[in-house]
Amino acid sequence: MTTTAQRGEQVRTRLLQAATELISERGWSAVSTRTLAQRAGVGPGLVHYHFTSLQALLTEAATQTLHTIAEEATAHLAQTTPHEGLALILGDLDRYPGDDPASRLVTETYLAATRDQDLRRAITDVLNLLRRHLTTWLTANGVPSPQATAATLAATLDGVMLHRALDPDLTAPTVEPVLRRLLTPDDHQGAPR
Amino acid sequence: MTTTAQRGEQVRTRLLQAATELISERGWSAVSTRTLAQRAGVGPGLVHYHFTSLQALLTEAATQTLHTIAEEATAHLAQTTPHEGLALILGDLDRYPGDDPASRLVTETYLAATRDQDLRRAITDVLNLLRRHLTTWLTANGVPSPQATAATLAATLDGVMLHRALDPDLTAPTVEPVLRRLLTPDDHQGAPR
DNA sequence: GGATGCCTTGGTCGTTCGCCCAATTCTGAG
DNA sequence: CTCAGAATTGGGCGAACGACCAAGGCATCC
Repeated sequence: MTTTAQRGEQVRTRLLQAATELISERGWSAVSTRTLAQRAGVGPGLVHYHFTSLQALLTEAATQTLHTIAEEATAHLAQTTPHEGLALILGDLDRYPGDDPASRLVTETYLAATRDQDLRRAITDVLNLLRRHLTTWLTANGVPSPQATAATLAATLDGVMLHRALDPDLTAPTVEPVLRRLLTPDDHQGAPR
Repeated sequence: MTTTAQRGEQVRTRLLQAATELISERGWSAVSTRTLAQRAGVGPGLVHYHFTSLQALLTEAATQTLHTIAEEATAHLAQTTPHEGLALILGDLDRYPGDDPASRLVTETYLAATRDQDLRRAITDVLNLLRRHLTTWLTANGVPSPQATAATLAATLDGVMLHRALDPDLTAPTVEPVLRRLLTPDDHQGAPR
């Protein structure tokens, strides 16, 4: 029971937690070592003791948090039909208020990933994990072209998160019925081609 | 023909242009007055001569650019069927490479809008304009619940932009067939409820 | 009980930030 | 030709930035 080493690990965890909060609140490139240390309740020098750089800290915090979100979102999908599962996912999404920290963190991380190779690799892995879970679920339910559908659905969910930051009314009751049969007019119209 | 006043207006325009470029390249909160002036080829002091603050400059540049994008995306939609129009929009989206400046600008602006009231109002106006155009188009084509569909479609398009920054393969050929009948399993399955 | 690590503190270094302003250049009106 | 005024320059202000480091705890092992 090495108390000192445990405390060190606690500080590391608190720094990661503070990073996820501050990325959401201020934006990726506006997180500084000093505000980070203050939020975590530690000295400014500890940031560069536990992590090689500020970017490394942010990358680890964001990757970890996004991984958790992706797993939670798809955790209970296995035994549901597409419509049930859709309601489940959108319900989870609605638990967050309009400008919630988690949504902003996702978007901030996506943007930062386009400018940082290490982060990009890490986030692409998480995105592929999410897509794989969705694909498995859709395949088991006989949805056509499950891979493309999973990729599009993942993009739509993130898009809804993004737009909800501007329009809090974009919740499940609005989105759910649309996602069931998006852009499919009544059949008597006679689709072209 | 006041040459000096015209030159002043040109500098203002160049500053706005430089702002849109730098927001995409470095991110909203990483644009500084000095890099901005250097990109525009003018002295650092001119930023605060033509604009009241750096934020005001960025807000004006982003709002103006997003307005243009929204108008262009919906310009030729009027006389198309939903499937034709969808192909048109997605084709426009594909003209940009994976990590194109326009996409990043949109996302950067959305995020910045959650932290700046003035920007938020301006961007909400643009988003509502885009939704209104889509709603009109969908209504004319008999698509059910056109308002909700327009809101969801707008979110999906932005989500695709966001994901394409990480996955350049998420292009029209992948997305288009899915958006036609999203999440609708073959009818012989017997949808619940 | 002294020595050996890990953890933590608090400060310094050089750089860059947004904003401001005195001084200078230039131009169109009288 | 003169001059008022708009446009522009370049430097200065205090503050905050990322990174770094000497110095000091403090628990754990010989």
